[in-house]
Amino acid sequence: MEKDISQAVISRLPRYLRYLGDLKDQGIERISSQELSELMKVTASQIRQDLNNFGGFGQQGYGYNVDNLYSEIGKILGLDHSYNLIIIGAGNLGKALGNYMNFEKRGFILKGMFDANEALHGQKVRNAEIMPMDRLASFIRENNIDIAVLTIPKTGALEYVDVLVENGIKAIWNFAHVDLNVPQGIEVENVHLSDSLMKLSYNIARSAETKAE
Amino acid sequence: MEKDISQAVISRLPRYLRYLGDLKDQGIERISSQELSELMKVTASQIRQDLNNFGGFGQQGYGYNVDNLYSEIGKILGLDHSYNLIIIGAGNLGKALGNYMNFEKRGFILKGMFDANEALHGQKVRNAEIMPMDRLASFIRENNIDIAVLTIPKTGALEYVDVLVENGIKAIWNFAHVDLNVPQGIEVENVHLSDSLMKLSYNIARSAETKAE
DNA sequence: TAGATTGTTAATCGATTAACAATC
DNA sequence: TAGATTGTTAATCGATTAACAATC
Repeated sequence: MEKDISQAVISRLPRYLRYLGDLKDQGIERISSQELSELMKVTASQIRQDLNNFGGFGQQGYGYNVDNLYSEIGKILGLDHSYNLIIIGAGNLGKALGNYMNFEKRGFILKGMFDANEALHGQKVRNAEIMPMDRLASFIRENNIDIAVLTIPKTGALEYVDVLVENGIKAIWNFAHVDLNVPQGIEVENVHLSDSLMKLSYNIARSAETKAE
Repeated sequence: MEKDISQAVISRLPRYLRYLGDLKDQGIERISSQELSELMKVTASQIRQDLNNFGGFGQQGYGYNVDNLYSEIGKILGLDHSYNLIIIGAGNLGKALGNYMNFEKRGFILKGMFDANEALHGQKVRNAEIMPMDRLASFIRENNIDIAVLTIPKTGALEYVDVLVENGIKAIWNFAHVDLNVPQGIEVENVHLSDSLMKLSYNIARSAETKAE
């Protein structure tokens, strides 16, 4: 049994991937943990520790091969295969996410959208049709949907979680401002935008204080 | 000089606020750290430690007064006064955030939006007009803008950061997929949506592994 | 080979949890 | 007063950083 890797480490992987992608685009072939640490403003020690959770990707005296490390981290993050995705809630936020082509590039394929608002039914966001809520259950089963994105208000979110779980969804990307209760084995990633804004608000207030001292 | 409070603690405050708001709505007057801990699935010890960073809001033998604690946490988060805000980038995401009335309730007042796309100029998102980028600098100064929300691609984000800083913005809520370099004293809160999705992807892959074992 | 840099162990630091005296 | 629950100190746990032997 492998040891569990902490979510702190996982949270840093996408950032490594982003910097490595940039280096790749610049045609840079190799990088040492020291160089990367200066670029990313983290310690070289942390980079080496983080990577060694997954195996020895570097070479002593040389550093890391950018291409190789990029692809290894991609694999760790599960970006080497694709996921079918639906968006529940076709408001501005749902449409914004649906239109974001970069997700598709990473293997997150938008299969359909759902909304209670009849006026939206039949409209398309890229290749995905906006459908009524009563088609949700069968659509998930028939299209092997892996991920449901929740961009509806919290009452709606709570209403549909069970439907999602019962029909075999694997993960929920939750933008509703509520904590979801799901059975073990179903992954939930919360994006609580107002929490993030409040954090910013706190830091502004405190930064002002510090100046005043 | 007060000791610095860790961002880990700050990150939990909005969630406390949310639960206390719900309790308030249910008409509940008092709650103990024990009861709240069961509701929120954290330890009672953590709740008491977190709150005591800011002062003794409770009372021995009684617990915490819900109304009072709610308002105290709101104050800590700086929600007792208002911020002027602009959104740079009037695409789907910018519009979604602009239309989100709950931010206004919390004191984040949308004053204007900016976009390079001429077709959008003059359109309104609620009371805020979409303006061309060349009006950005003067608008910030004339309207005492505190927060800029960046919902534009990364090249644009990097292009306009200096303008924001030079004209006295206090904080940036950054949705662009890039790390911003700002002088000390300017707060940045990043919302890297694709990072969040990759984290979900990792957890799905790993959850599948665990099942297979 | 000599120099560079990793992989990994050990030391430190910080955050979380437990325990309990203070006190309402 | 007795019981309940906080505020706070002490203990534990985990994450980060430092150090260095291994090795390319």
